[in-house]
Amino acid sequence: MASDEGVPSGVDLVDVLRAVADPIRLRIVQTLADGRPHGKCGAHWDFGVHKSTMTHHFRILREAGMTRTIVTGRTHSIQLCRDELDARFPGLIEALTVDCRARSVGTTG
Amino acid sequence: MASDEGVPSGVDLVDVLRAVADPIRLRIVQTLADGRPHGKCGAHWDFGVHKSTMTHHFRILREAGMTRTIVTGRTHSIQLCRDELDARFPGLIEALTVDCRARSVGTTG
DNA sequence: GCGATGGTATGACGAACATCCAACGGTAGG
DNA sequence: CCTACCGTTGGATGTTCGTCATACCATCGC
Repeated sequence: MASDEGVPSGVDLVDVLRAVADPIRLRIVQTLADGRPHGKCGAHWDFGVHKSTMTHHFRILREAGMTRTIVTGRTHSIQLCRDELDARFPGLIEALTVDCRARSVGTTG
Repeated sequence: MASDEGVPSGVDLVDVLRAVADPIRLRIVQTLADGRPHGKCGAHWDFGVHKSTMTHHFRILREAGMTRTIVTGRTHSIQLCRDELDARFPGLIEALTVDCRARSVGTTG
């Protein structure tokens, strides 16, 4: 491993794809797509799964190089690495979020 | 199985993501991204895996609603449903192929 | 220090997955 | 019809994945 060629590696497309290839994690990424940090205990994460399961999903996202965690006291916030992701895989996050964007448009008004 | 819907409405983003979240299948999709049909026994598919393994991967892609198979005599060709995919998930295929496109650009004059 | 809250680590378990191997079915050619 | 080729099907197997339950650590508030 660790084959840093001229390309800015560290994040593999397959790893990213595998990370978002899950209903819960895809939803997390879509929610995080605004680029702002979100608390891990937020009400958005009401997937009906166990607490440790969420930790697991957050870990997958993090290990895929998609998110970073900000620790503030005893609360953890998670943030999508939009800039890096957009730089490495242009249009990917947008393509992933266009699905939920389409839901917002049309339901309102 | 309701495989004769014809309409890509049954295609789920997570299914598509799960389909491409594999090195071999991602490569297949990238190769098929030109929209043209490719033979299943083509030289492109030299992944060093068993014949039946390729059949398996082709099946995953098809069941995800990403490809269709064209049978001509004893040879099968596979084709990416670009139009339907692009209509349903705008920018997704492009984002998936921008990776290999970047390799082509710059190496060739 | 004690209890409550927020999050992680570990272990277990069933389901899904990728892979191979062997056998089968359909088509082209002699 | 028989042989050769192309691709699929079914079974077997080892691995990865998603989930839960429990235990554990850190911080906040009293």
